[in-house]
Amino acid sequence: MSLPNVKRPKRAGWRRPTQRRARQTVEAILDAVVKVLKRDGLKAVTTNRIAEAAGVSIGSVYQYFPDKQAIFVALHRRHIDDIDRLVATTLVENANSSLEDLIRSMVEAITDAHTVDPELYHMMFSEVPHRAEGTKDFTVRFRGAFRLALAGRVDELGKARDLDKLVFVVTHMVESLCHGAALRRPPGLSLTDAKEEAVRAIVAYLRV
Amino acid sequence: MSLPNVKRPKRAGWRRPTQRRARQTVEAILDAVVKVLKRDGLKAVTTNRIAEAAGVSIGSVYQYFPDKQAIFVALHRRHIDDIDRLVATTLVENANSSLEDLIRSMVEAITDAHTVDPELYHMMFSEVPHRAEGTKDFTVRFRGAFRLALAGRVDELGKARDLDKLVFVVTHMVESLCHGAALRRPPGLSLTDAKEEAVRAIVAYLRV
Amino acid sequence: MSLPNVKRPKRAGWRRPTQRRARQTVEAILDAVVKVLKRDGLKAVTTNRIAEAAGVSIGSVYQYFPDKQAIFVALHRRHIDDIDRLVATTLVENANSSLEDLIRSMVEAITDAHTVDPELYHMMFSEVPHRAEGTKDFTVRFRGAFRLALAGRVDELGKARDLDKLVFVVTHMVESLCHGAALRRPPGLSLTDAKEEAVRAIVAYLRV
Amino acid sequence: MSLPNVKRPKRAGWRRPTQRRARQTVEAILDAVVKVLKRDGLKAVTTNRIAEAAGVSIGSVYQYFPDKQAIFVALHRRHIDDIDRLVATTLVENANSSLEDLIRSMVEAITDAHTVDPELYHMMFSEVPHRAEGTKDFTVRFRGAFRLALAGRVDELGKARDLDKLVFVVTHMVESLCHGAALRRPPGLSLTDAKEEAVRAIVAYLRV
DNA sequence: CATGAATGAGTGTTCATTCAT
DNA sequence: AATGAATGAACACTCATTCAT
Repeated sequence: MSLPNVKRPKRAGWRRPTQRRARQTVEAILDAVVKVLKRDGLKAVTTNRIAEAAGVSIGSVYQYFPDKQAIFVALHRRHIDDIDRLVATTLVENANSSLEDLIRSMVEAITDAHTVDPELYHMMFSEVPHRAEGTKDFTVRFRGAFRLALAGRVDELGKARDLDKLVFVVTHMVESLCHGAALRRPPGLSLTDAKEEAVRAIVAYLRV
Repeated sequence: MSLPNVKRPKRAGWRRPTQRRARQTVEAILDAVVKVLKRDGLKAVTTNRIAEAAGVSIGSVYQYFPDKQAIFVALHRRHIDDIDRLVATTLVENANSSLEDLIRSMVEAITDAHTVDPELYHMMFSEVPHRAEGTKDFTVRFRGAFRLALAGRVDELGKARDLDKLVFVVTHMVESLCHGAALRRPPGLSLTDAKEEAVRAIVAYLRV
Repeated sequence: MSLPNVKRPKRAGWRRPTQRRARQTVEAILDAVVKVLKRDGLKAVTTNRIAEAAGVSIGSVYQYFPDKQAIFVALHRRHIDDIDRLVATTLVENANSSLEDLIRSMVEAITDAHTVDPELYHMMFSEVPHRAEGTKDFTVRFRGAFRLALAGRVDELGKARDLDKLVFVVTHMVESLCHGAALRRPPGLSLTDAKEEAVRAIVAYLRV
Repeated sequence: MSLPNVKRPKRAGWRRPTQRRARQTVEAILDAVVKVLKRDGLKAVTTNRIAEAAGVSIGSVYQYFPDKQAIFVALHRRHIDDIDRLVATTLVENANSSLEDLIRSMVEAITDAHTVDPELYHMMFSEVPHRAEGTKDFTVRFRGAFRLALAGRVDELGKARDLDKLVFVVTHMVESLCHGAALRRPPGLSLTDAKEEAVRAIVAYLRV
């Protein structure tokens, strides 16, 4: 249920069975939320239904989460961690790429990640409170990643540009256009074209 | 509770008291939603609370709305109509302006509209299902407005551009950057600078 | 369900239907608690069961009581008010009686009041928090009643007695012996004999 | 957690470690109930909380008690055994005392025993069903003790008295007045005075 | 024997909705 | 039309109890 193209490294180290089991249960619960959500819609996502879909008792759910809200927050964190890892990976893998290639890789990766599960993301944003812990951190890290990427490519940017402004605009463009390409494309515009146009727009802005 | 800088024309013509009264009640209910939402948060927005805050009985609420969802949809529509009007007005007022001036006016208007009530808009968008009727219409009209604006300024655009792609990217940029400038500015970036940078980015893209 | 030998005066005055109805519902709920308790035991006294037994919906129960605890408190108050009235009435009715006759009337009245419903009183004392508002007041009023009764009969009391001590002991004796006569009589001791012996004990103490 | 002034004799004899351990665990559990009760109130007394406070696993609790109720019954029994011992000891120690001195010793002992832990005793009596096995035995033994004491002092009693009635009234007076002196004294009445007045009342009754 | 994760029936409570007045 | 008391399905959550390890 997590992003398919995100490598979630399995620790080689040994874990006490209890902890492994616990981790499995938590994952099962988070997966169950997505499962129920997609199968029966947001209103059907009740704690008892989650438990049932996860194959555990409702009591067990409350062994791992203090309340319903906490489940959504955890789900949110998992998503954020996925995207985080995606961004970091893309950044590293494109250390020697041109600015355009980096942007293209980034747009491809993020767009594809969101192609999977439209309704899920809507729910997560509607259930998880705004200033939830992990969210702010993510914004900071997201901006940090782009600042890093741009700082190392000053020669490819327009002259005398203010990095703060660049980062502000670029992060919003990436997020919005990837989201749009994946979920809000107008009829008649292919996914491929949408992504390419997004890249073109971002690059154009950076080069001015 | 609607956008302050949007002119909501009052019909001069006469209406049967009943209809005027009905309109007033509907408005009172929608305003009550906003009031409760801002004062006590999303979870406190119950139909009974809405009725109370609107100064009408719960029975009256159901006289005007078939169910709770419908109230949110109406609220959403009201906001959308405001923005719609804003866009149309800006378009008309800048009929003879340069592309850059048009974009600037648009960014200013939309950003300012969202500066008023940050939390409100997020909640509204998260509560009402995205594919709700009114939203789609808005997207269509929003795109239509920009298509119109761009189609009349082909000479200011880059050569051989596909209007569909342009509209797709521009609408997303406007929405995202205005939203970002109003609600998600990083510390150290002023509202003025954010808006100006947004304009620069959009214009840069259009001119490539 | 209230004490049968307590006159609960019906106001002659007019009440708005709403308020009369409300009062009826509240009474029905309190009666329902007693009903369920006696029929199925303490563990069966759930809010839903109370509602069912009262012939109202669970929602209505929560219209009149903020939570389950409040129902027990109200029941407690009702009982206390009954006993209160009982004591006051007995006091007045025996204004001209001898000390012994007054004590006898008091013992009779209170004992008989508790003969009705043993399990009920146990539950009430176990569910309602100790220092609940009305309880303290009752103790004060109970003591006040006896202080009044004794202060007017100093010639029938032992010489140079301290009223505070008399009241302390007498109130405890009355409460305990009436309770005991009604609920904890040893086999072979009739209710009549138990009451008479209680009277003898109390009078003996007062005359020393 | 048991009464401090009650000597709980430690058997000199040898026991298999298992049994000693078992006894210790049972005691730890009962003490844990009291601990949780006093610290967090009746509602917090859950089996898991008891286990935690006792420093044993929930499984172990169920090794020694068939269900939750049984824990309360055992706790009750422990208290009753303490009081029982107290009464017996006082009786023996006052074998040659006058009636008044015996009553005084009894009142002192029982009152002091309850001075320690007001809230505890009330909760215990309200939680455990009144007709629980151990309780009845206690009542029988309590009455037996006083019957014995009074039977040996007929010359100090009023003439032609019925022992059954005497015992009924005296046991209730002792219990109620000791309880009252310890827990429900009115402001302005000292513990010493309350006890002495209780003695005076009981003796007065017995001598009539 | 000890453990404590797992269980799930059952609880108190909420709130969108109805309808007699 | 307007009212608001009444409804009751549905929910989040608890906790006594079990049992595999």
